[in-house]
Amino acid sequence: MIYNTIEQRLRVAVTAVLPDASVDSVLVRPCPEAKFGDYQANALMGLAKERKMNPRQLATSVLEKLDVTDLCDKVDVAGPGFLNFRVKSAAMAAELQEAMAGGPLFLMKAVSPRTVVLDFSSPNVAKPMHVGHIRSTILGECLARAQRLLGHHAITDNHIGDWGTAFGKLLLGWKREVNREALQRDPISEMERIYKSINAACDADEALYEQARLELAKLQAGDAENLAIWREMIALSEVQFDTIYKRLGVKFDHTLGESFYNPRLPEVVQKLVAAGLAKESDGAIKVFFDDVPELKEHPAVIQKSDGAATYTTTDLATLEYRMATWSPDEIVYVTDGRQQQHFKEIFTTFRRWMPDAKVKLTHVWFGSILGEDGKPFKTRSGETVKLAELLDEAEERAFRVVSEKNPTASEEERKEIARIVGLGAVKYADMLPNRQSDYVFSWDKMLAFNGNTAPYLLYAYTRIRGIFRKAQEAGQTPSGGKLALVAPQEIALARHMLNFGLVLQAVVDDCRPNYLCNYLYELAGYFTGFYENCPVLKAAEGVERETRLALCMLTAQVLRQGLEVLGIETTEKM
RNA sequence: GCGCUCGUAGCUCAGUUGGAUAGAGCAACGGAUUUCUAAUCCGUUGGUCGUGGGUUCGAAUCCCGCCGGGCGCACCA
Repeated sequence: MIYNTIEQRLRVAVTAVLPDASVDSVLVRPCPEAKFGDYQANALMGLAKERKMNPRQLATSVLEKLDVTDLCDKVDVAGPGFLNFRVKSAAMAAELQEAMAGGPLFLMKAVSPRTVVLDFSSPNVAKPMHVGHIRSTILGECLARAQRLLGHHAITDNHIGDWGTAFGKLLLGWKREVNREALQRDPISEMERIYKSINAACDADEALYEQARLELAKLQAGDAENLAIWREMIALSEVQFDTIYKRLGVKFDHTLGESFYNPRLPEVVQKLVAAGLAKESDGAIKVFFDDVPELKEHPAVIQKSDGAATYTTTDLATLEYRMATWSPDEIVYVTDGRQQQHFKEIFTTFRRWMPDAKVKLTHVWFGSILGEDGKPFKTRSGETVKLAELLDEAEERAFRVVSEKNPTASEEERKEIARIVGLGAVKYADMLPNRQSDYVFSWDKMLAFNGNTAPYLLYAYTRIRGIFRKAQEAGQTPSGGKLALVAPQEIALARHMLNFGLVLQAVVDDCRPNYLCNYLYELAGYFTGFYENCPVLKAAEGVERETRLALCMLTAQVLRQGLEVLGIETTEKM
């Protein structure tokens, strides 16, 4: 480990005077209130409990031996046994100076990088992407970006739904009623129309349903005509996926859909049976979970009585493939919370199947998006909201606001600002709530300039950039000279910036981008306090101006970097 | 019925996993502008953290009961 942040150096210092404590067990974190100090070690409480010591006494004895005079003005024992560190402003200034000189932006790159596979988005072929895909897509992309920024190896894999029983109906419907003109004009809508039509027809007519099953069987047996139609449906869908991902700034390293694993499924079933993990029951093959209370009543079917596999089988095959191909340290699945039970089954089965595998399996689940009425988010006519249309509306609404606030800018410029603000607003609104809670989708809230929103943060960024445009005109650019933090607003801003890496680490550890959202909002708040009280170009000169220019520059960098992790672009002007 | 999950200010929500006096935004009211971009800022009002017990130095957070939402319980994915 390389300890290059203040908080890390404090951890090392405290650990050094604690016999047989590891650095990992001594957490130092930002103080809850600035008036107490800058950093706080409160893990001593836990250690005291383990050792049956009085926590205040332990803290006092640590303090007696502790040598942090190079970093701190003073260290206090407070409350029931916290150690509060007041960091020297010179030590903070030194950190800023290092970052100004091109050092890492208040974060540590991982010394031993982990390989993390992220499975997210997973849209279905022949169907439009809708709001239901946005959280998975945006959360997954953000987690991948955060992992990479911290130096880890993130592998993104889009497990698209390109196989399964729906294709029997789709093939039958396609053969009966495909409209080539409509298909050319808007392939997704035409395929959606076909599916809805044939689905209704199958519900009404048992014989048709049987025909659909035959079409599926033919596809699975490798029938040339059905394969060709199936491939065409995939190709048409991929055009849609690519368009949306490009708009959202999302990239996948791999797109290995369900069909990719199809040839492996019989073998997976065989292996599970051979290992004694699955057994025949009512003509099907199932995995039982008698020792897992919440799964006891629900064995997982891995082969239906008609011989076909299920998505449980596919997911197990996928897991096996990912282990063999990438040997990841962790696999993260980003899906709706309604699939919790499914993933519990998958993970439980996998652990029995490969008990020696050290991989961490994480189901990162999220809640639903609700309309203003508190019910699942739908259009006025009750349809699911299509993602492409949602993004269009975001840009249109942002364009109206940009045009109102900034009527003199060219239409082209306003369009570009509206694109960044509109898409940013949607993404930010999606990542701001705790992912496990449902949230109410509100255009007015996400596009507001007050409060914790993307437009607010983007505006804060443009204000800083405005200072630099002025500074450049006046020939006042940062020279890399010595810095000194004096005003309380300068110190508060600097202190908060130093915590950027800690927050990113928390985002990665808990898979919660909302920590980063709140951090950036607070950063903007501290910057505002600084901006209102500390003139940069007007009154300041010498070291004072140099320091303030550096604070502006670094705040802008952290804001831009943080927004980039969230998948949000920045703009120079609004 | 079983399981998962949630209940925090009038509204929408944070609360980094057990830490100090529970925080924002909106709404309401009162202020600040010939600006470093007012798409801004400052202030005031507002809470028995659903409820009753328990665990301990310490609970919104952990455990148990109850009340009330949401979701899941297919040989669909």
